[in-house]
Amino acid sequence: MEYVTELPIYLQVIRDLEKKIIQGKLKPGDRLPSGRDLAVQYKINQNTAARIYRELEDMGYCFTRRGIGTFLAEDEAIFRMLKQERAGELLKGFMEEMGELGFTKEAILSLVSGYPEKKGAEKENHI
Amino acid sequence: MEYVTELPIYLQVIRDLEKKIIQGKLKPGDRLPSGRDLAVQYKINQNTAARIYRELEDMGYCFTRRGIGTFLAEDEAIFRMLKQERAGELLKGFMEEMGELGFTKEAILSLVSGYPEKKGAEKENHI
Amino acid sequence: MEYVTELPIYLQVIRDLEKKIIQGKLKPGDRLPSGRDLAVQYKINQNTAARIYRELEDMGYCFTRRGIGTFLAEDEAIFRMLKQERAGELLKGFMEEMGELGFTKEAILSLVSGYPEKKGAEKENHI
Amino acid sequence: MEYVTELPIYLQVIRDLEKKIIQGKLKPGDRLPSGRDLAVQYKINQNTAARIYRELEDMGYCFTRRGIGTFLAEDEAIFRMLKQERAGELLKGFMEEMGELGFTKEAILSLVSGYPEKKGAEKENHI
DNA sequence: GTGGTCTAGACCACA
DNA sequence: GTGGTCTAGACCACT
Repeated sequence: MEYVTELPIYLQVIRDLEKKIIQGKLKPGDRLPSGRDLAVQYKINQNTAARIYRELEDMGYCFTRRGIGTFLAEDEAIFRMLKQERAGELLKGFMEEMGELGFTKEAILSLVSGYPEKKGAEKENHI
Repeated sequence: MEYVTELPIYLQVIRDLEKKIIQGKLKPGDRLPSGRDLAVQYKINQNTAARIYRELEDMGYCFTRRGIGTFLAEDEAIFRMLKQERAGELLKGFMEEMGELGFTKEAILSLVSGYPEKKGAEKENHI
Repeated sequence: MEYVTELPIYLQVIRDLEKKIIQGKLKPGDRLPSGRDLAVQYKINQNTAARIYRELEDMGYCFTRRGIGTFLAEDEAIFRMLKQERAGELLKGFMEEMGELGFTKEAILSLVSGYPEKKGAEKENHI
Repeated sequence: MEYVTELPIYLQVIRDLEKKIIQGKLKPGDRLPSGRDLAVQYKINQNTAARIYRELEDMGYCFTRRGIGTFLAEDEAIFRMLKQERAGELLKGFMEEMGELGFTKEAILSLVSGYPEKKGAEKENHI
């Protein structure tokens, strides 16, 4: 067995920002909070905030203008990919763990189809 | 956002033992490894091993006979419940996270039904 | 006119390491100094050393094994590319500046061909 | 390794003025901009501008007439020397760095001769 | 104000 | 020992 270790904070924040992008709370071209603001929002250090934006930039999700700010990339396509990736990871993890518990695909389908629909879903603008 | 913190080791081991029960690798009435052996298997401290059996006992999953050993409960019903609980947790987590990503139940059903069936599943004796 | 600004230390060190690779002082698969050692050698902070290795890793020039060390990539091809890139930059910079001074290609060729050959070149094992 | 430090601004401006002289944009005997104008053009402090002219004067490249202005020296010979010096520095730096990368003089000649000729060179009146 | 770099020092996980 | 993360605080360049 492998012990699960804690995800580094900077990755957790990245995950959270990615989710906001997918949910449409952050849109292509939007200005992201300044490093200082991000540090305050997430109660992290400014250096950690800087690393987060550096990593996001390396992934092509945002770009930076010195003295101005950091902005989400304009290309919506890469955010659609992001959504597919996240969904794929969730699906794979779920199917494998259910399989380990002895559930067949049919059984899983049955469980999913019996799961209560999220009612009164807050209207959001997902990508 | 809430930061995810590491699960304590004793809980991770309990999860693993529960999975083995559900998978039928451990059967009702089976003798569990001694505290000393469990500590070795999972590379944990003997005190942690003792705590694990104490917790499992509190949940009614096993009982201890001094000088003899620790044994899985005979009542298969509570292990079936266990399976349902674990499956329920997985299902809930999956559906909620997919929902947050903007997937409807129909979309999820479609993804699940398109997921490749685990072929050549090792023959196991799940409860 | 644009004022030339100081290259960040971490980039200067990266340049130096790249040069050592091209010169064959560091070979594919070699273990690089530990972060602590690099910090001492270059009189920089450990965090800066870590960043240097992180950047080199992002560029595919090395890989890291936690608790073990950082190693140069095995693929010699990417180091050959590195040499070509560095040479291309130098060439471009030189030709353009000479051009700005009013030298034609013929004049430059004449100057280069009149430049004294490096005598007694220390035998090195360049890629 | 030695860390490269930023060139002082006044030296950078001097380099730029020298380049303009070599390029013939400034000719022997020409009146140079007033200290005030130079400060504006290069976005520098007037004191820095004054220092620049003082240094240029020390090198014999210009002379100052109180109340009239600063003028480039009449003697074209010293500007020819300037051009040779600059070219020599560039050449030396280039040859040495290419040598460090493992390029022989032949290889360098081949690269230089393969470098695309600057086409449609703006007609300039280099010394 | 913005982002970018650097340091000093701490703690953790892995081996 | 190794690398990985995080913090606190500083200074710089750009606008």
